[in-house]
Parts: sequence; C-alpha cells; structure tokens
Amino acid sequence: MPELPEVETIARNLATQLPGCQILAVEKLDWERMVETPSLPLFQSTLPGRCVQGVGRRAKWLLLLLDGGWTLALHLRMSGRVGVSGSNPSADRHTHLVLALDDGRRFLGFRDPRKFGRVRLLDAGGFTKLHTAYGPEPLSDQFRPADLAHILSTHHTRLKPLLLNQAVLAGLGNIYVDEALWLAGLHPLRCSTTLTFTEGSHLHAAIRSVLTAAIQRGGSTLRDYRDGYGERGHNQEYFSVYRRTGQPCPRCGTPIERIRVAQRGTHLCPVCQPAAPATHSPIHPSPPHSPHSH
DNA sequence: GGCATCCTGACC
DNA sequence: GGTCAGGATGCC
Repeated sequence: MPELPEVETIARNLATQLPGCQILAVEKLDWERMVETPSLPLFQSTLPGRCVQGVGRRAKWLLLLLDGGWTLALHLRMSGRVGVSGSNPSADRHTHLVLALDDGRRFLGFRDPRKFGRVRLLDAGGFTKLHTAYGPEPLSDQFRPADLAHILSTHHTRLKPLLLNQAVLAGLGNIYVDEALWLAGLHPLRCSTTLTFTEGSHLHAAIRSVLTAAIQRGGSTLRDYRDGYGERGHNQEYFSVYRRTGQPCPRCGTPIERIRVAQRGTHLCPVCQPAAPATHSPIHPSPPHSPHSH
C-alpha cells in the first residue's frame, strides 16, 4: 500500500493527535514477526510509560518520536493501516499491534491483513542508521534537479527499477513511479544514462508534482489504505495511467498499455512515453521483425 | 537483471 | 483453481 504520500498523510494526521500522549501499555501483539528489533521482551518492556513527542516520516517509514531517545518506526508495506481510535480495536483479527494511550480510552492500532508490515523500536543509533539507509527525500528543498541528474548518470539502469529503489530515492512506489514517468513523458524501460539534462529536470519536476498533488488529496486508496482518522484518500480519482489499462491517455487519447517491469504491473501511454532506445551499443543489427505486431 | 518468498483476500 | 495486489529482501 502506502507510498510516500500515504505515509505522509498518516504522519500529519497523527501529529495532531499523538504528541503529548503517553503509551500506557502494549494492549495486543499477536504477530511477533512484525517486530524486527529489538527483542520482543525489550520491545514489550520499553514502550509502556513512553510519551510521544513528535511524529515524522522517513522514506515509507512512519516515525513516532518517543521520550528517552526512542523512536517507534512502522512500515505498512502493502496492506498496513495505522490509526487512533476511541475504542479498542483488539478484537479485529487483522489488527496485530494495539497500544493503549493515556488513561486507556484511546488506542493506536496497526492493522495488516497480509502481515507484511514491520515495526522497529530504535535507539538513537538505530534512528541514524534508518536515515542513512535511504536516498534523498524527493520533496526536500535539498533535492535539486542536479541531484536527480547525478542519480541518473551514476546508475546504468532502467528508469522504473531505479526509481523504485529506496536506497537511491526515498518514498516512490509502483503508483507514483508510473504516474511520474507518464507526466515526464518517459518510458519506464529507458536507461537512466540516456536521459538529457532537460529530460531529467522534467522527471524531477514530475516526481515532485505527482507526490505533492497526492498529499493534497490525502493519498490514494485502492483497497486497504486509510489515513490516520480511517478516511479514504481520493488521489486515485486523478490517476493518469495507474490501473487505467485500455482507457484513454488524458493527454493524447491513446489507450493506456500495461506491461510488466521488475515483476510489477506497469502502466504507460505508448505515444507520450516513446519506447526505450537501445540501452547498449547495438552489437547486433536491428531485429528482423518489428516488436510491434499491429 | 529475474525469481521466489513473506501473507491474505478479492476477483474471474 | 489461478491471478492479482500499494513492498522489500535474498538468492542465483
């Protein structure tokens, strides 16, 4: 599920509700593999009594900044959902972590039907490691077109897998890569080193535009995603290509195509995003048949 | 790079 | 029954 805009939306919601709250108890934890670090006993014993001092986000991690220098980091992966509620969500079979807050009348719940979600309780060192494991934040003022140009020129890779790589650039997932590449008019299989500086600048602008608009619309809800209040996002109503196979391109009317790139469903306009030029010097002459049969 | 794997649920 | 799904990792 959540990519940068969804996690950012949740973080902003929780930032209005959680700071100042105390974690009373770990009310429920029934999927132990969810906790990556530290050991379960330490996780269970460290949380009670901690106060939430702030809420943030790094890449697709939701960060609850606690007193004592601890950070509770939540990764929602595909189907995770995090929210505060006034009733205890422990009875729900898909809610695997519940923290009782304050006097026990409010609860922070982490629901995840697919059980891919992960939780880490980090000390200051772990917090630093988390930050350095990821590439730049695309919406940061520090992220300039030249920074993307440097990324593109130093990786000899197709655009989509490159942009999905969190260590290279933080926060993009399958939806927003497809949308950004369409907006920039770039084919997902283009090799990053073939882009001109102008194309790279367009991609830089497209990434920021797509993410900013999605945050303004509260994220994209396909199925599981809800914001920190349990509300759906509505950015999915504005998709240009994502899951719009066969529907007209908003720019030129050509039916949107779906291909598979890096094992991910990938959506594009074959006219606005011209096919990838050769990524290597052509050792072999052109193939005898056009790859397009129609 | 490709592929399997971690899981459950929805849809055909 | 098979296929697909917003993510990430590990193993050729």
